[in-house]
Amino acid sequence: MPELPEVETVARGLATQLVGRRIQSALLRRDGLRYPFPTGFAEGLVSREVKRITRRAKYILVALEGEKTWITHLGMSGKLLYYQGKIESVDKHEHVRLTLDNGAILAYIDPRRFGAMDLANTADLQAHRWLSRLGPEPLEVGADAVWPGISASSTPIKQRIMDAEVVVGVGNIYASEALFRAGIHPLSPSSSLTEKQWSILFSAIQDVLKEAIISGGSTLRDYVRSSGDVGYFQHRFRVYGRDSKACGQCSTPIAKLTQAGRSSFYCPSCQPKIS
DNA sequence: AGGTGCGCCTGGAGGC
DNA sequence: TGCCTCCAGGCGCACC
Repeated sequence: MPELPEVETVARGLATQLVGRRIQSALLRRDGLRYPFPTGFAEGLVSREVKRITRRAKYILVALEGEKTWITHLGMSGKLLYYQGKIESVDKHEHVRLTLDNGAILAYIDPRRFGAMDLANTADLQAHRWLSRLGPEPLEVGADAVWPGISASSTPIKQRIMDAEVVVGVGNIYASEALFRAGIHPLSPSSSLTEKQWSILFSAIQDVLKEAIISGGSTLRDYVRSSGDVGYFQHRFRVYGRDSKACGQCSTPIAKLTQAGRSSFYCPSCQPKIS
């Protein structure tokens, strides 16, 4: 389940594998993923050289020659796998396959098809419908840049830090982990945090994301890097998926609650409820 | 207008 | 063993 660290890891891997390569062919095995592929998608990729690969929020941006950018979101189970040499059998969930000018293959595999792809003009990228409303990157700004969005809403803080219009890249796992580190209950109204508390929480978000990137992300079920390697940060989870297990700080059993349809994990003792 | 909840998908886990 | 239900969750959208 790719969040910022997983997408960053995939983008970095792809950059070493693809930059300077030319796409020779593009095979689409279906009409689209979460959304239909754009008209002329395959033709727009073919024969272009990959110039650079970056990440914005959870989107992978592949800048191609000819001022086009291939945008990919991995959704929840999407994988971009780079292969040197032949693949004997094709995964039944492989939906897109590119061949490169060095004979390598880049395959997009996504069992749930929550992923998405588009091809946009690089010059118009900021105005793209997927990107135009995104908030700041958590590793590129300070807490003060996000503070207005935190103080202005009474929505529970966990939902607030997962809102991509407030700050991008924080999904369910890292939201729970950061709140634990900051000692803040996930149901606390966003506007109830003091600026000092927000500063502590924002630092925790940054720390968790940075540590996860160093670990190559978290592999639960589906996530792997473009090389096929797994990530290791899941071994460092302090609350996520640890309900009823002892808190590492105080031994109180980790609790689980459903918030906006998603599981939140927290320590009732280290993250006291706001009264 | 801000906040909530559902639907999109499949596979794995757990209950009976 | 097999069938059923639940859960995973990023994101857009319908709805209150």
